[in-house]
Amino acid sequence: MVMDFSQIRRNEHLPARIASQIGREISDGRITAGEKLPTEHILAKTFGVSRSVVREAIAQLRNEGLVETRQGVGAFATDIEHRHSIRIEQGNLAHRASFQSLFQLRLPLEIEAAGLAAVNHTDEDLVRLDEALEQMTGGEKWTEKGILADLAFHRQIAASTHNEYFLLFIGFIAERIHLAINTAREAAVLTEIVEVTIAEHVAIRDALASRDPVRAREAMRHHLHGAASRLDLQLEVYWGVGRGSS
Amino acid sequence: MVMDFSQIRRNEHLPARIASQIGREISDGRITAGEKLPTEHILAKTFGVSRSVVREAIAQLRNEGLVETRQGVGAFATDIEHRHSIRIEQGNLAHRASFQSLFQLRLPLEIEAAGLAAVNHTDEDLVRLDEALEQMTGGEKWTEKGILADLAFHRQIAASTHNEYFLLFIGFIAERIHLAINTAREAAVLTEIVEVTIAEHVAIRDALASRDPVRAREAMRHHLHGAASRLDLQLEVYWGVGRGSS
DNA sequence: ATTGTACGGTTGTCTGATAACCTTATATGC
DNA sequence: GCATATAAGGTTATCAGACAACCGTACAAT
Repeated sequence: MVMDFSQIRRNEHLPARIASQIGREISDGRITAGEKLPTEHILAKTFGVSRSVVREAIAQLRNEGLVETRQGVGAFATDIEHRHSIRIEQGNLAHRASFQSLFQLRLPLEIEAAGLAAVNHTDEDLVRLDEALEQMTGGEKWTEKGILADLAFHRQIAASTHNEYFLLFIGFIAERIHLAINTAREAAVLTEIVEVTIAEHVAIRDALASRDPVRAREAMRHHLHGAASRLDLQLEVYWGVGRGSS
Repeated sequence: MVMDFSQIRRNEHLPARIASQIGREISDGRITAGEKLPTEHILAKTFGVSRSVVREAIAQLRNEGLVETRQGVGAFATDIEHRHSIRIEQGNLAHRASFQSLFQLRLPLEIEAAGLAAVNHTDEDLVRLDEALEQMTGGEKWTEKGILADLAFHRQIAASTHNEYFLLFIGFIAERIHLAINTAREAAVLTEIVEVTIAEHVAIRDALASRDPVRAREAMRHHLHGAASRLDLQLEVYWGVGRGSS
């Protein structure tokens, strides 16, 4: 029997709070692109903290690409298109619409990756793929470990493209999606359909091994659409018949 | 007083270099996941900088999700798959192979986006698309402004999907690619083929307006492959004939 | 065995100072 | 008059040292 003290609001990292506050000023347009921010001294006075905290906050914004600093001049808000990092707040994915959108983005990426992997994979890639499959089939079926194995499977396919960016982006997106599913904990119904999932994975693996990109793409598409419907997602669908993207 | 040049060369942004150095220690596995980093004092001594710089470096790693810090305890390396932001160093794209890889990632994303935009765009989206087109055709042909208009065109297509993540990712990738092209400055030859590019853009726009996702996908694919060959890129190609991804 | 407490270590924040750098204005030389 | 050199002031970058907040552990007290 545990009391729920989860609503206690911990003191949460001063610089982060100030950074998000300044960031909101920029996002909401109260500070337009190219405009100079107040000096660190003034910001420190304004927020009632020391300059160190302000500096750390600005450093965070700089890392996210929202501002640029020039020594001896000041800090400037940059254009949104200018930022050199992508970040997704996990909280956003709690909304179903946002979750669907990310899943829809995942579709073309993974399908294309399957096609590329069919062409580019090495024998070693296949071995690793089989290892991930084994971890799913053997032992605990859909525990934490099974989910990790599922993630590893998709990551390994991305890696088999031998295109660093496919691995980077797919790994990132798949991780976010799996995390969102995990926190939502609708996993209760998932235990019974794990067999289907495994079968679909095997189909993808076999298509890869045969070095048939069309079959690999089709298998991945089938798998993802199956996963989507299992999650009760309604994805944009059009019944076009087009060639593969390459 | 001791002269000591064996430490860190201070040409540009000290914390960033130290952050990447520590980050490499983690990525290369010299510091395994969950392991505790040296204390800030020790790190400061090790790198020959002040604690402020080390703190800023660790703050950066924390933003990238590579480490977690607990007050009174220390900083700990986290799992790689745990990071909640994607970043691409612009320097990487100077290598042709890396540039090609990113362009290849762009293909399925933009093609899918064209198909979705054909279905989901509003009248207002079309107006904005035409504005971007006008900026390309009118006035200066392939100056800085023309390139920006090209970027705006592709961003507007992504926006027309009304899927926030397509806009986020495509905008990010297209920006990186355009920046890399810009710095490479092979733009000399581009002036003469701008007419072709504009024609391809118009074709995409018309396909969108007709709300025909298949035609839109095909037009985008044709455009991107044309752009790739103009940049002398050799993309992975397989002649599969598959259905659209949705 | 549980609770209370003191202690050392670590990160978080503050304060003040110095160095490096940029912009602008002024002075200087031609 | 004009271009260049120099000085001045402001801003960020870095440094140094201190204290506060917090954690884990060891040990004493009950």
